[in-house]
Amino acid sequence: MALTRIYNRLLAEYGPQHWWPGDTPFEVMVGAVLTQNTAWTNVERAIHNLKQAQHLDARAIHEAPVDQLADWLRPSGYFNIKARRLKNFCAWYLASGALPTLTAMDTATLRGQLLSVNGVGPETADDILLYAFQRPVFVVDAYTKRIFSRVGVLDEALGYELVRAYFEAQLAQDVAMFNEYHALIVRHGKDVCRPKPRCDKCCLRALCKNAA
DNA sequence: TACCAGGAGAAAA
DNA sequence: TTTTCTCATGGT
Repeated sequence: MALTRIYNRLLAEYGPQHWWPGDTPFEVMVGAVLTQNTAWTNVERAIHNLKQAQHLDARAIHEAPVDQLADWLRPSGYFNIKARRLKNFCAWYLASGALPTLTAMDTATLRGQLLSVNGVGPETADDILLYAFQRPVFVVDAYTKRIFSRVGVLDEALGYELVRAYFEAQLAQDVAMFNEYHALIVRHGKDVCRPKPRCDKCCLRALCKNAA
């Protein structure tokens, strides 16, 4: 089947990606908010600033002045908005009982809770579910839509939930595989399946209508 | 120089 | 309801 064949080909091409980069579940959650429409290298700088300031902590972020937080987040871009979003997230996280309570929730409930936070949309929620809570949720991003529309699997204009439902229906509910698949999609998107594609270097060119 | 990046929410139509 | 606009630093 197409999705499994593409997964195997990407894995053979790039190898395991070892996602998500982050030492703790909370760091994964912070990274998921900060990486919205932003290169990961810039997110790393912002997380480094939080660590240097000893503020990579939900209560510390919750209690920090928003202007100070924005200054630490500056390298990740959109720093004023992200400072507010991260404070919103931490307020929810603390009020919800943090990891022990959240870990005990079923996936649908936890996803609904995450989506109720201003600043957490579907992709950020699913990043957190998959990479911080190890739930079998397929993360859809701009690369997913670009790559799989170019190989003729789906329409790039489809909405987030339709694409997610399609992948989850076609693939086994395997957390480790979902983890690796999304990471490989991002790797492939950054390497070759760019807005201006590098089809001569693409390991999927035999399947891709765009490379003909 | 112009484009792009591991989106989301508010405003406008 | 759907589309458009805004947010912003840093690498290529």
